[in-house]
Amino acid sequence: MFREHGYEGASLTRLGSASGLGKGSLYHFFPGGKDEMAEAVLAEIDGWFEANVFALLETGGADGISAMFDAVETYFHSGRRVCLVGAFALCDTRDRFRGAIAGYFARWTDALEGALARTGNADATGLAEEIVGGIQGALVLARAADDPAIFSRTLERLRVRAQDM
Amino acid sequence: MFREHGYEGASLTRLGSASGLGKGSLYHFFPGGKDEMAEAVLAEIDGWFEANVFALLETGGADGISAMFDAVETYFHSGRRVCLVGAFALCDTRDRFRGAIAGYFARWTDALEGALARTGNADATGLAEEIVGGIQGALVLARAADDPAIFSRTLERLRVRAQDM
DNA sequence: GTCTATAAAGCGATAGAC
DNA sequence: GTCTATCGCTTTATAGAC
Repeated sequence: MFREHGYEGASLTRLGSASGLGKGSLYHFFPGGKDEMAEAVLAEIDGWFEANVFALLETGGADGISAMFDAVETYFHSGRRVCLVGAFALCDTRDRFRGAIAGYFARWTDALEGALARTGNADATGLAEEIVGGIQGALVLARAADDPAIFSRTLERLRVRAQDM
Repeated sequence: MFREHGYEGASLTRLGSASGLGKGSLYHFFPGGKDEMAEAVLAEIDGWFEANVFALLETGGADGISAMFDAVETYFHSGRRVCLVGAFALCDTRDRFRGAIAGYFARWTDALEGALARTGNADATGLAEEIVGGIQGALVLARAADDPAIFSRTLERLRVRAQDM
């Protein structure tokens, strides 16, 4: 719901019917209300990327980078799914979850930079920034044009670039 | 207001106090309500880019591309300002302004593709997509990290890439 | 642990005085 | 053309029965 409708658009009514729980139950599990629910979602996303992307990037080199592109293609449903963290970053929801949002992208670029450096890339810092940014931008364009192919094309282009040195 | 707070966050109270007008006056100028106000903002943005970016891209070659990067750096306040169209594209506001949002990015990539082709670039289509997407992604990262330098760095990188063939 | 009822505030939009 | 008052609805959040 947060990904589809944004923080403000994900009303308690929507969250309730989507989860099959009443407001009372939602507040029982999340006494902090919507804020705590979104925080939990961000933590869950961070956990997924930690396990399926960042960890692989940190231990591996070219194989970790290749695994990252596979995971990203899967996670974002080949461009049909938006990045919740990126969407939150663009509106004033960012100020509410500043730490989680900044941390997610910092962790991603840092881990990728390390992997690129290990493959002997000359400008690992710049390339990592370019790849993570390129993925986010491709999600914007794919959704704006309602054309997932933009995302897949961009991913392939970035994949090749990560192999150059 | 729409750029800072998103469509839902830009309440009539906020729009009123920011413009110095009461609700009555706002509805006098925009009988269609918030929807019409946001549509006007999108049209105004489109007009600005038409005059300051797309037109230059369409008539010029390398000089038009260079002018585009200058204009983009200025317009987005070197990464401190978010792209309203991109932000709208990521949440369910997209469905409300589908045409304007899709048109903006289509117009941008098409005009850039033409300019790149005229400079003799071999893959003008792919590079145009990469540059426009790269700009959008850089805005996401810059705002997530609260570090405008990410945007300026990316712009310089893309500027160089536009000159290669 | 789940529900309904309800509070208090904010929302978009309208009506009508001036 | 601008304002205030107000409608009807939705919002988050809480209270309390079960």
